[in-house]
Amino acid sequence: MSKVRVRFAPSPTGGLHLGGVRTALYNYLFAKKNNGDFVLRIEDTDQTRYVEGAEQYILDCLNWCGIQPDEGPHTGGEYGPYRQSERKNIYREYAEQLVKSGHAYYAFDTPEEIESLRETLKAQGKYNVQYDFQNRLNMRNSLSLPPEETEELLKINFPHVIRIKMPRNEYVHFQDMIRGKIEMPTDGVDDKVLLKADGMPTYHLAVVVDDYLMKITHAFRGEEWLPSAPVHVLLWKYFGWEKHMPHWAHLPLILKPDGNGKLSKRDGERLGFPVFAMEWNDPKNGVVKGFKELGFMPEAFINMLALLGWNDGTEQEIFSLEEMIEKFSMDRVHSHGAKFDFEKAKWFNHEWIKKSDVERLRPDVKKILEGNGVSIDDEPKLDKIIELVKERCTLLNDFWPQASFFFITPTEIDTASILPKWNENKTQFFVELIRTYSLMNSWNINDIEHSFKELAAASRLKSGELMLPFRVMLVGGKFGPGVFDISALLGKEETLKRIEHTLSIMK
RNA sequence: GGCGCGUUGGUCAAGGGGUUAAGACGCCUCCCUUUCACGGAGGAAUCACGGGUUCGAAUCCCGUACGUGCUACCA
Repeated sequence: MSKVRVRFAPSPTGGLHLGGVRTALYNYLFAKKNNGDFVLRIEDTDQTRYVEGAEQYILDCLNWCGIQPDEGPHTGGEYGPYRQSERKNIYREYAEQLVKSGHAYYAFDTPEEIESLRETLKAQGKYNVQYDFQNRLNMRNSLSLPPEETEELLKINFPHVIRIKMPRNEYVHFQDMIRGKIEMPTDGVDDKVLLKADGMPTYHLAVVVDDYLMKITHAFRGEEWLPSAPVHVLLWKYFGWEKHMPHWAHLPLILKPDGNGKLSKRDGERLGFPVFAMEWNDPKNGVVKGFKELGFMPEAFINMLALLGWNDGTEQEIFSLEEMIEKFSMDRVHSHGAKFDFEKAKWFNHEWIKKSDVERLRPDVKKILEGNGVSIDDEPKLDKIIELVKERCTLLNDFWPQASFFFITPTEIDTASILPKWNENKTQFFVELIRTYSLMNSWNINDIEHSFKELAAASRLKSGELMLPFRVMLVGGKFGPGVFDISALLGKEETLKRIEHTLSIMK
């Protein structure tokens, strides 16, 4: 059994969306589970769609997700180059080999001619508007033209493509690791272009040539490739590489939450959630935020993604990368698409924040605070704050609204929520509280709480009724961890300052 | 239109001939907490529909409906 080798082969045409990352992830999990190699191959054969920076961006995303390729354009490896544009010269000979063996042919039709073919067919009311066995002999190609003419056209370098000659009335069988046996009629597929007029291969030629040359053993890709799978299987056969053909698996699609269609790059804005892993700065359309910028932890992001279409059969939902590698298996991947649910995605993140320790969270939280103009000089204090606040944070970015009051004295005090039950006795209590606290020479949770309650009892007030006002004074609103925890961390001076401030505006 | 793939609560899903049809998210009620959150208890599907096969079907078969993908010199 040869070493397992899989590849993730994105086109550098824009941001990497959920489906793309999940495909990469499943490839990675499968490879690592089987001690195999995870190859990154850049499929940049369409120069018209090439987008500057997209390749580096893909790499950054994989890196953020923690699924680095073992081989690829930036990592190197013995099967390079890993960019198809840099492999341009190797495809032509393979395409020509197919022409020689009679499985492909030269086609000289101009785009206009093909367009008119379509029009004609449509006008005739034909349903299958394709370049295929039914009409290829009416077109300009090496099958319909006399050999000399083909020769001549090739000699003068007349623009041409090489098309596969799809067999008529045959069935292609292959095994899909998710769907089992698949049988598809060849008639439904047109004579796909293999080599374009510009000399670049299309996906169809490039995948099989590269998968063969790169010794790929398992080919996992989106379900949208299923209809053209017969082309690929046939190609493996025509090249005589059948025994090396990879095992296929066609991954289910990730669908829009509101039905109709697979999740696309545009849905993010429309529905108010990100579809990209990381912020993508599109040269044309501007900046689009990603899961990372929204405050997702990569651990949660890939965990959520993996569970969208796979589970290990138990009730477990939270998995680390290592656990997923251990538990992953392709036959537990679903054969049907799943609607993306942003609420559930956030739940995964919340779970990860709760289970992460301070060491893991500290750098991220620090960055967020610094991004809001707060510099951290007291790390032990920061750690306590993180511990106190993390279960209230669904996204990492929530650390700011949840903890900012520890660093910045709140300017907006939600007095409206305490005013209705406010009275002179309470004012008196807090005036007394200031005096009591001023005299304390230790400042810890127990003492703060004890003094508070003692004074409340002495004032014949319920301490419960006083805690909300106290909280609002310290925090600015009705949220946050225990009041006494907050006060202890804030320090005596700051606590007194905040009580005084609120008292002054309550007058 | 053709061809392919799919269909268990609003969503993600377990379950693959005999189960009270797991669990999670979200929602609702309650408890805990005189904040928010966490945590805890509880509530709501008869498995798209119609036919078979079978003593027995969510589970097997066939149709229909619906969804979704492909139908480019894009991937």
